[in-house]
Parts: sequence; structure tokens; C-alpha cells
Amino acid sequence: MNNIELELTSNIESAVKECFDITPEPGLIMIEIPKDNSKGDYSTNIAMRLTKIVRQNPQIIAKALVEKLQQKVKDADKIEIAGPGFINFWIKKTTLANVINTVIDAGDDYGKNDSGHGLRILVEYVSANPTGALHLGHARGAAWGDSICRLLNKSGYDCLREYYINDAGHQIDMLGESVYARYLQSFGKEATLPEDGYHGPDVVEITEEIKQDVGDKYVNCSKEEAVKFFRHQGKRRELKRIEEDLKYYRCEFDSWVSEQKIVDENRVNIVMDKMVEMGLTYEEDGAIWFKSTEYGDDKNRVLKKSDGFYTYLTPDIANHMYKFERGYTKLVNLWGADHHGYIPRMKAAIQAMGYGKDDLEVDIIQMVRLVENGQEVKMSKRTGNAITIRELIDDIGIDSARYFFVSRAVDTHLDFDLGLARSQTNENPVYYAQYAYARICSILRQTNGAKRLDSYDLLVSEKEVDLLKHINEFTSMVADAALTRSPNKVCNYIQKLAQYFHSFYGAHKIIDETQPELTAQRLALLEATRITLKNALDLVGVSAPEKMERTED
RNA sequence: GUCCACGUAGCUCAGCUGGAUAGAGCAUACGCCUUCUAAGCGUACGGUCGAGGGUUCGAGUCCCCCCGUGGACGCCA
Repeated sequence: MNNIELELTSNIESAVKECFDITPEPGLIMIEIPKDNSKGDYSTNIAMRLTKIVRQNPQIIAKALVEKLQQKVKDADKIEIAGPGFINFWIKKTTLANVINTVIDAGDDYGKNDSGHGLRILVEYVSANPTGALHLGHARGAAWGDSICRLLNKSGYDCLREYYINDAGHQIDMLGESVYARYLQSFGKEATLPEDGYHGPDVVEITEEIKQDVGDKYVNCSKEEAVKFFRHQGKRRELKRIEEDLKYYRCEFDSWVSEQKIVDENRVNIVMDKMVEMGLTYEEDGAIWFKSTEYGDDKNRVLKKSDGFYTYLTPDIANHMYKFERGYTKLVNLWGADHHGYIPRMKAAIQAMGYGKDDLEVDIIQMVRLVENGQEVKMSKRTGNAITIRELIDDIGIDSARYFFVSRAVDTHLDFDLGLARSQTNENPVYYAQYAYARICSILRQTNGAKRLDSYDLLVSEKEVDLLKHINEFTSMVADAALTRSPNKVCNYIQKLAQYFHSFYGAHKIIDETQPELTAQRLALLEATRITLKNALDLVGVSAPEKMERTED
């Protein structure tokens, strides 16, 4: 909420108190921005919401409130009742323009807010197995998760970016055997990769790296010893590649938690013992089961198989307990769509261990389908395998990739149009926004720069007011996008901000020697727009270029 | 079969947790560069919000029931 909205809310609250002698609950008073300018700058539906409490016609309630509000709201030019009982506010243009100095003073910090109240929140995302390169689903999850964390940090949450490494199970054994087979093959030996081994080019490349370090040392040793070595090496090097790809993609994690480490620290056994002790389990067919149906799951789940090994679930429960132990009170996971059915059992486990149902929230990342010229692109032309995050970025660029992934809600299937993402034309929303930024910088370069002024009384045209109002909304948008974990809202905001700017640019010549005062005020408005646009782009990890070369077509 | 998402303009999607006459972009048509970057601006065209019922001052949004699409339903990870 910005200052104007805060002031309106508190004025409405006291008006309600005085008129009806009731204290409105938090959240009852809602301030909206009407889509239509003819309905004012801000609006509230409080009169309708009070009908049930006060037992009065909304028109009568609104009339009483407006009488009080006329005296209270000093920043309003006009307050009117409209439609079924909306109260609409027209804010003084000078008040709207105050935001320019707020933005200039705050700089990079504009948009920062404390709606998170320091809540300790741990966001786990990507968490791809270290057995191969990251793919499109991971790219979507990485962009989304990283933007969520940027939003949370900007909104006063204490947020940790975590990557959970599944490095203790069967798939790592397969990786070890795959690298071993490639290693032997490179010495001309007969060796076949396991059926469910890893056939990608990354395994061949990693094998070459290892060979450079150790030569033929593992050609003649026992298979057991060799596979153990290659398992470790393979995992380490695959992980390093993943980390490098993510870093290149502007996603950096604060914390990498290894499943193997959780096992080694005995956390899995401890959780298992505790669950048995708490009576959450039973034995059947030689296995130990978790009574997850008692906590909303549709089936009970095996924790320890009859062969004595744990299932995937058990170390993951330990992983989640470890998150709580480190003092995080809110856990957020971003999982691929194929993990959908896994949510109820993990939530069940958390509740069984004494935590709240909503202490863990899981957002599902739906499938990505690459499309080019209306045709689905399934495989990389170069490798014949699934397309990796690197190939995607090399093709369309980091900015385009990140923006596209984040601009659509994650819970819907995404058709990613390669041609569109690659195009440097007006069809591409990334360039539309970046071009606005470059245009602003270009104008500012031609002047002595924008200065903070004491008055913006000349900024009264429709285009200027639209821009001011939108800049005013930035902080509330950031808080809302953080709360609802919807970075796509930032993209909507960016598009609209760019649109308001371009429209303003088209309507007015900004540098006008004959009107120095107006020019100075407009330059300050441009500077505020520039800062807001840059901060918004930064929230989704997209760069703000000061120049864009014009391409000939 | 059971469970979970989703269904909005020709296409891709918004719709601020129930608000006013449902919005953008692209595509299509027509205007605008002797003026700060035309990667831009403006105008027009485009809708039974999948179908039906319910809840209330008010439903694209909440509930029920169909239809359609996708996903999940292992002592795999």
C-alpha cells in the first residue's frame, strides 16, 4: 500500500467508527483503482460490505460516510457516490506527483516494503537430480523461483533459496555406472551403459574431464572401486555444471542441501525412529508404513521397504524437518507437475510431526512445450536429446527466456513460442519494455539529467497523471506479488508501465527549450519512471539496457 | 476408475482472492518519421467468460452437476 491508500484506509476506518460505532476488521476496507478514469483515482466498496452489519441500504451508508470523508480526506479534490454504492475519490494531482521525489530519494530501494515482517521463509526450487543438464521445466522453475525470492526479499521476508540434491539413490548409481562404461569405452574396451543409465553428451564430456585428471588409473581396478569413484566424480561434476548454468541464468542459491549429507548425519534414522515412537507407523508385509491417510492422504505410504532400504519419501521428510530445525517457519516448494500426487503425503508428514498444514506450500510448475512456426519442437537439432537450458539461452537470450517463463502463471501449460522469443520486434514484450528504458535513458543523456524539484504543479495532462498513478502503485504491487507468489504480476506491471511511458512520449515533446520549468518537471517524471522500470525488471531478473541498437529490416 | 489443475476475442494470455459497461498483446484494416530512438504512437474490428443449475445487493471469480484438455495415482526416484 502506498501513502495515499494508507491515508484513505485510515480515514475510512475512522469515518465508519464515527457513523456506525463499529471498528472494521482488518481487510474489510478495500481500496481499488477503477479501470475507468471517469470513476476517480481510487474507489472503495465499503458501503456494500457494511450492508449486512449495519442493515442499511448501501446508498444510505455511502451518503453518511461521504459526509465525514469530505472533511477528513484533505488530498481529495472530489468524493462521489456512484453505481450501487461505490465511493470514488479524485486525488489532487499535486499529491499524486509527490511520488516522483519518493522514487528519486529511494532509488534502487523504491518498491521495498515490510509486508513480510521478517517471516523466515525457505524456498526450495529446481532441485534437479545431478545426473544431467537442466531442461526446459527446470528453466521455468528456476526463473520463477528466483523471481519469487527477489520479491520476498524486497518485501521484508527473510528468505532462503535452497536446492535439494537427490544424490543418494539409485539414479546416482546409474550415473556412476554410465560414466564408468564411457570411461572404459574411451580406452577401446567393451562396455555397455545400463538400461536406465544416462546416454546424454554430458556424460561423455564429464568422462573426458575425469580422464584428464586420472588417466587410465581405473581401467584395471575392481568394478566396485571404480564405480564408487565415478559415482562421486560424476555427481560432483554434474552438479558443478548445473550450478554454472544457473549462475549464467542469473539464479544463485544460498543453500545446497544434499540428501547424502542428511543420510550421513543420521537425520533419516532419527526421523524414522521418532515417527515409530509417535505411533505414526505400522508394519505390514515386512515393510514399515506411514499412516498418512490419517492426515488427508488417500493412501498409506511405505517409509522403509521390506528389503530394509528407505523409500524416497523418508529422507525427504527428514529434509523438511531439517528446514524447520533451522528456524524457517514457512516452507515453499516448487515442484514439477509429475510430483503433483506427492504433495498430500508430504503435507501429511509435516502435520503428523506437529506442524501446520499451511506451513508447507507447494506450487506446481506445469509442463513447457516448445513451439516454432506452430510445430512442437521436441528435440534439439544438435544433440537429438531434450533441449537444455543452455541451448535455449544461446538461442533466444537470457532476458527473453526469463521474461517469458515468468510472465505466465506457473500452474498452466506453457506453449513457448521460440520464434517470438527470439524476434527483436514489437511482437516481443521483453523488447517493448527494454526499449522504453533505452528511450528514457536516451532523453536523459541529452540533458544535464533530472533533478529533484519542490513542485510538480505543471504535470497535469492525462498521460502524465496515468504514469504517476501507475508509479504510485508499484510498492503495493510488489507486496501483493510477494504474498501471492506471482511474479507474473510484475510482468503485467512492466508492460503497463512501458505502455504509459510510450504513450506519454508520443503525446508530448519532453525537451522543450521554450518551457524550461515544464521540461524540468517532466525530466524528473522520466527519472522516476526509469528507476521504477529498472527495479521492476530487476525483480524478474531481466536487464535494463541503456542503449538498444536499431536493427534494419 | 479415483484425485488435482485448467477451459475467457481468430492466436497467446490478464482479470488485483465477489464489484461498476469483461481487459491487454499479436494477427487484420487504416492513419502518423524535416521533431528527444518508428523495437514507437493513434483509430477501428473482434466475446453466450465450455454448457446448465445454485448461493446474494452483485458471479469470469464461490458451490453442485455435466462436457472437453492435461497431469498424478509403485515397497521408482
